[in-house]
Amino acid sequence: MKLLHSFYERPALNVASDLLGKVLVRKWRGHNLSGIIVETEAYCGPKDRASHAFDGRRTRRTETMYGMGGTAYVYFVYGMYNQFNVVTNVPDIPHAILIRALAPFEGLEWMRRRRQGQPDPNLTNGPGKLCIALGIDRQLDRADLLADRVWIEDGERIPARQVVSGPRIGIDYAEEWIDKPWRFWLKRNSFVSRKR
DNA sequence: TGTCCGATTGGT
DNA sequence: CCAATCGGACAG
Repeated sequence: MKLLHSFYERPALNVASDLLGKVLVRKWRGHNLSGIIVETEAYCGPKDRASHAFDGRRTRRTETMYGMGGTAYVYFVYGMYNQFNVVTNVPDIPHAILIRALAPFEGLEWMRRRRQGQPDPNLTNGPGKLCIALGIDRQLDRADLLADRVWIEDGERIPARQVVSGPRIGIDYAEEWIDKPWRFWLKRNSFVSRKR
């Protein structure tokens, strides 16, 4: 069953760990491509230097984050990769969660094809890679996660002892926010993007 | 309009 | 360690 808007309408820090074990589903050419979420990062609004919405920045790109909790925020970086995020909290509070890694679930053959020859362990073990595997790009920016292009479903319950946290990746510019332990992952899961 | 740089990845 | 590669953000 799809997660409801009420699930998303909370601070990103709370939602980020709750997303572990849930299933991200992309409807692509009539097939379901999906994976179990095993790694996330919370981006916590205007005070968070690592966030695109730091200091209240509100531009064409970041406007998505000011929308309703339960919409997709998809942006393009490094000239070649898309990043899939979930908007959380209520309108005008720009919280978001970056989905960093999945364990492939449905549509494995399509994912292999989309990732052209990459070994299975590398299909979805990074935020750029999972977007390629699932066919996620900026056309999905602002997509409603209760509609039928992309959504998140309930998965198996994850015991709290399996959840680990640590600093976020790739935000060396974020000064005192660099060390906040706002990255969450499943202990010993082989699809997590980096060891630690 | 010009410049700088990135919530990454894959290869050296 | 480093290049790829181009859109976003911001200065002028």
